[in-house]
Amino acid sequence: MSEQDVTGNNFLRGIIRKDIEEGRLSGSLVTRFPPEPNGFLHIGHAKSICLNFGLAEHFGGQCHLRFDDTNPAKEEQAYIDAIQEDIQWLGYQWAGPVRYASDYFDTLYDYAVALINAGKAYVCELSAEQAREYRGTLTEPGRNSPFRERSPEENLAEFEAMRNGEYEEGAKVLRAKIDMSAPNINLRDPIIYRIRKQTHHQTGDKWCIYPTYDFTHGQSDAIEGITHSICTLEFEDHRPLYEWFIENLPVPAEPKQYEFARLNINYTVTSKRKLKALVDENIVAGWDDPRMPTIAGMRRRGFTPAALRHFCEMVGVARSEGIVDMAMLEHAIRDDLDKNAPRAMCVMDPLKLVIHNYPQGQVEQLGAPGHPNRDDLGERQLPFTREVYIERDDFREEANKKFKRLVLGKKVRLRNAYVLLAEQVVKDEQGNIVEVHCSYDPDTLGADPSDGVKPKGVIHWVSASEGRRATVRIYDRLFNHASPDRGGEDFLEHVNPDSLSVVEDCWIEPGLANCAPESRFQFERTGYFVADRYEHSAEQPVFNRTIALRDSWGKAEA
RNA sequence: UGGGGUGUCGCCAAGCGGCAAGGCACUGGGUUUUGAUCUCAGCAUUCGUAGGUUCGAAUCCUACCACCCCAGCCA
Repeated sequence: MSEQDVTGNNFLRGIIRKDIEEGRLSGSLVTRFPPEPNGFLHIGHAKSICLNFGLAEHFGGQCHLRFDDTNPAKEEQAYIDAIQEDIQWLGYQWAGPVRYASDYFDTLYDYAVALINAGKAYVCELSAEQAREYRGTLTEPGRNSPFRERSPEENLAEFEAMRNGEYEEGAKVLRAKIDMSAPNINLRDPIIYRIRKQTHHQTGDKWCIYPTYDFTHGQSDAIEGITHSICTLEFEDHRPLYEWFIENLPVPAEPKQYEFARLNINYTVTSKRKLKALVDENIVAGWDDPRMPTIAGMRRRGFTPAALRHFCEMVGVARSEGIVDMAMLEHAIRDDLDKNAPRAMCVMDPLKLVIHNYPQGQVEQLGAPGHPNRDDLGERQLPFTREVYIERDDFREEANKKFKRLVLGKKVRLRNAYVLLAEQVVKDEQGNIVEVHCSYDPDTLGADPSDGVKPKGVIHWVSASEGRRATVRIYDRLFNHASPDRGGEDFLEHVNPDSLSVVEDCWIEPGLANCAPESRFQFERTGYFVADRYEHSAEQPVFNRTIALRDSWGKAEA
């Protein structure tokens, strides 16, 4: 077992290992990832994807992609397309074709008929409201429906009439006949087919009755030969029902359901309903807005598939519910990008430096490493000129010795370039610093000053004449509350009003403008950035900040 | 007051009767042309609580407490 296997170990691997050892697995392991196409996939789904595909990979089995499309009212083809793209972007490929629960509607219908013939299902005409009443409560048993004892013949005719569109939506349903006094409410004659006069994105108008999740999921698993059907904890109460159908229907296999705790992360929400609300209320620009915890959003934000996979591994798989610290996700992406992102320089709040002893008009190409400790990332050329921009925040007229940047009368090193001495400050009538006049030491390229005094600080810069303009979008957490969806309050009240700030007048080193969309960089001393997937161009460069660099100084200052 | 779950460091999470892994966060030292990275060190005498069994318990038993899920013709 490799080291990665050890960290990726979890109770499900233990169960499967045991199933293999004790001969319960006739063939190989088959899992499935079963999204409903009613929204984009989010980080919580990423955990499930990594788990299901990861398990299959680990045990040499396979993982299917099956859309759980039993509710045409909420589903769309656009989501189906986006979901497939997300899974593949994460680095996984499902075995065989894309599958749909709707592929099995005919079989499911036959199963329903079989249940009716066995006297284990009946058509019920109770209204939704009546059905709720008859169901009882958590503490009181339910009562039998007055339609419970219809004959199989009558039920068959009724069910067929339902299928033929002879009844209105809600008029009748097909129910499994189990036990109205079961302490588990899911067993109180659950509804297994309902009338929905809706066009389905896969089956068109072939059906006007659709099976419910409970009647669909386990049977679909059985049809596909899924061996381990892994879902989240809230389906635990459905397991007895899942098993009941498997036992009472002529299914070709006996899959087993296992549950794990879903992923929660603080300062965000992981619920399709809430994410959809953010989109519908125009709080974000869409499902793939870089602030969204969707896979597409994180991709646009600059996350890498590897970071997401590593994060899922770090978080682990267990049955106890918790809330993972956003810092863990941030660590995962910083860790990847630090190792792999080429370095570059970008000044976001420019202050002009005039180096009076540097020749006017001269442009000198300085070589700089693409990465401080990865020669394979090559070298880039930085044009150096008499006037350069630095961050306004990197200059002070006076400061204590803890300030390791440019101070009037003191020296600082320009990253990958020369050591500079700040000699004079030029201000406007309001007293704002307009520019700083400096002198440079020509002997300090790749060398310490001859006086042996090494400058304390190193700051980034961009040539004023050779640099390029760029737009940078700074993203912050979408919510300013650790648990935005806790309590009765409306989670939208906790949206961070400053989650996005657009900085138009940034200066980037010239070579950066030509990068391809989705190229990732570390802007030195600042953070990790990605060229926007859709809006970046060489003419108008646009970068999204994925995540800031860790900043112990900023922390100490605050 | 029904049923199903879960409780191990600030946050995840191993552990399955023999003397509490790891990661994140945090704190302190070192290296550094990124206040980054890297690196070294520190960080649960204690495992929801209370009893009990045992030479020995986070691991077994009992009771209690807390939190989560279930009353969609959603998944």
